[in-house]
Amino acid sequence: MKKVFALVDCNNFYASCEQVFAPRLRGRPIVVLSNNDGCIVARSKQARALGIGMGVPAFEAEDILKKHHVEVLSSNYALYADMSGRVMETLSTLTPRLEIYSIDEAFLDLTGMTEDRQDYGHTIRDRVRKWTGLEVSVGIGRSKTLAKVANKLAKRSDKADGVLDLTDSPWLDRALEQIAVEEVWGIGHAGAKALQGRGITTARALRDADIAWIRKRFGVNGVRTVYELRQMDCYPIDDNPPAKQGVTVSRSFGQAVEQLEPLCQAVAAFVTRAAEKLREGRQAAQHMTIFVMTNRFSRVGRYFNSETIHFPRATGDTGELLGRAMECVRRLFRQGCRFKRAGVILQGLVDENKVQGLLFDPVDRARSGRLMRAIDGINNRPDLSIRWAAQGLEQPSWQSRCCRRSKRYTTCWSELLEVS
DNA sequence: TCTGGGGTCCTAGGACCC
DNA sequence: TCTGGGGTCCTAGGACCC
Repeated sequence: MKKVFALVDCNNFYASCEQVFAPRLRGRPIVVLSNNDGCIVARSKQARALGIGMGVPAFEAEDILKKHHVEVLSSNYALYADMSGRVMETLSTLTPRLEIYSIDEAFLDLTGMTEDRQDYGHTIRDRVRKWTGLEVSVGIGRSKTLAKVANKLAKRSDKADGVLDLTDSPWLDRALEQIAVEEVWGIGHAGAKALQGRGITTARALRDADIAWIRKRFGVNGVRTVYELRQMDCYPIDDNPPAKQGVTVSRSFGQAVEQLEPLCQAVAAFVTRAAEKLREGRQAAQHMTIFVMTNRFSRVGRYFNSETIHFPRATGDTGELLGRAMECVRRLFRQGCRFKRAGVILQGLVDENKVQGLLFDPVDRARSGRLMRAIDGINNRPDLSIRWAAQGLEQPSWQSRCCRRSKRYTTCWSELLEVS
């Protein structure tokens, strides 16, 4: 049977989450900044209309933000993650096969559906709006790539009213002509340049491109993208995502760090968080990479270094990871460097119940497992938390900037929305 | 002065094996 | 002077996604 895919995507997701809980922000130009208040990562419709770019450093946009009294917010991932969960839960009531593709997007398998697809798209929109307060757009097509195309056009056209079905549509050629080649899912900056050099500037031209040349220049993924534009689905719905291959935690510092002590504390905080994420996925890691770096945009005094530890037995024990991580930081530290960022990468992840044991293991693994469960249990309670001494006790000097963050309305009892 | 963070997959090349 | 063929595994780097 020929497949049908829908892509449901939240409009201006981070900005919209903020507007749901702050009515005074609705209808206004607002932007949300990345971690450390660095770049603009989300814009409301009104901010977009002012010509404020995506991914632009906040300091570069300062003039335009001030001039138009744009509301500027730090990112609030606790809020966005919770709102994302609500959207996905809502969608799961509308389809048996749902692939959560990103924080604000999901693919739905509509193959074999007898209902009118356009109507169904509106049902999705109405229910998500009613249950979460968020607006979504729905694009429908014979492949994921075409569902993406349809979704883009659904957002762009007022007439579509947020839903566009390109399945067997007589307008498909016209639709593909309206999508620039760099907007096609899977075509990045480098690929777009090469295609444009060959005169391929629209999705339609890409669909009709010579497949042998595509194979040579872009490999198998390029071929898949072209086939998908030709209505042959190459990427199935994956509603049972495979286990993670790696866990990364890294942050830019609010202020440069020049001493060993705060650098150790920062890395300790990142390792602690990474280990928590690891255990949330019931996994253990075989390798750990610690990296430290100075400002990557600075011309002078640049330094990047990293070190990788291989564990003889995969571990998810925060204490064990921390001990080795602190040794790394001491070796990586350089006097006189202004560190701006550091992080940890855990790789070689395995199911925590299928870890290859050691014949002579110096660590009591059962005891370590009980300790981690106890710590995680305590930290999952809203009123309690315990931390590792390596993270330090004082307010950290390296903490990322986020002075304009809204409240965690949906995940923190002390920050509930107040109505007067 | 100020410039995010977390992922996945593919490919080429080297090391090593018989 | 001549110097095979086929395979696996690992890693680094690039490209892409949101």
